[in-house]
Amino acid sequence: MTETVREEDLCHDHLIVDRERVLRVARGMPDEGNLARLAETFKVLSHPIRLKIIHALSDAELCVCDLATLLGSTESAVSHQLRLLRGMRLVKYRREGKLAYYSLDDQHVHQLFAAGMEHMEE
Amino acid sequence: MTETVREEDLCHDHLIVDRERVLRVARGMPDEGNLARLAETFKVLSHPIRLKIIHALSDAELCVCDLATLLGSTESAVSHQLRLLRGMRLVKYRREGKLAYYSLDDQHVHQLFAAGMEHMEE
DNA sequence: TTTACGATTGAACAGATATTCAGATGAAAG
DNA sequence: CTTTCATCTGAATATCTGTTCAATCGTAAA
Repeated sequence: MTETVREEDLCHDHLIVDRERVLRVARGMPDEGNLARLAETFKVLSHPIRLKIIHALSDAELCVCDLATLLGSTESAVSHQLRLLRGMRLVKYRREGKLAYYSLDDQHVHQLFAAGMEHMEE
Repeated sequence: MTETVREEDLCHDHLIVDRERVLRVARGMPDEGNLARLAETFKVLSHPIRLKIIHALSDAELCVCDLATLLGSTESAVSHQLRLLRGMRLVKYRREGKLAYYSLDDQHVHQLFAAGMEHMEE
């Protein structure tokens, strides 16, 4: 395990200071596809309104109208976000007359939410 | 626990279909400040390049140059992201001559990364 | 002190994202 | 059928984000 900087390796234009270390880290790196999907998942949780939607729906099934009230937002804005979440199969809904009742369709996202919340309290 | 829709409550203009349920969910909702900070935390993990940086630095201390090589990106782009991470006190660095060696300064973010990765494999 | 070079920075640009608004859809009630 | 109302949708707008480029900084070597 060489810790020294080897001067014969120039660092410019994507050459390497410590080739061993770079190669070792590169071997442990998850593949591009998984990283992209993981980033997508975290992106869902990267906006307060979606965070609230995930949390609310993990607690109760709610119509768009009540969700909007709860989140202090408009029905349109909420509906746009729900469409996004629907597209990622994270929420599902059922129609009851004029109302659309949404609920969580993926417990993983809420588990990540909960994990993040725990880390928050430290 | 009333599950019925009460028609006397109109849903328009932020009125409520099921007031009980909305109030209950509202009580369990984390406060605005915590949600905003949590969203910020997840936002860090919402881009592949930052995901890679977090993962790489959890494994080894690396200079900007080698990070750029590893991530297949430019030193400038990486440096911009590192500044962001530095601002959030998620990474730290030490200077050694011309080189700046970065390492993780917050294990929480990497734990969330790992948690997300686990959920990915299902 | 010059020169070289890794790292940082700010400005500019392109692309993504969130909200608003107006209009459409579809179901229930009159 | 017509009206009402919850929801959905697309377009427009404003904002945010990430990358690139050129210039600069700071350190070490010549």
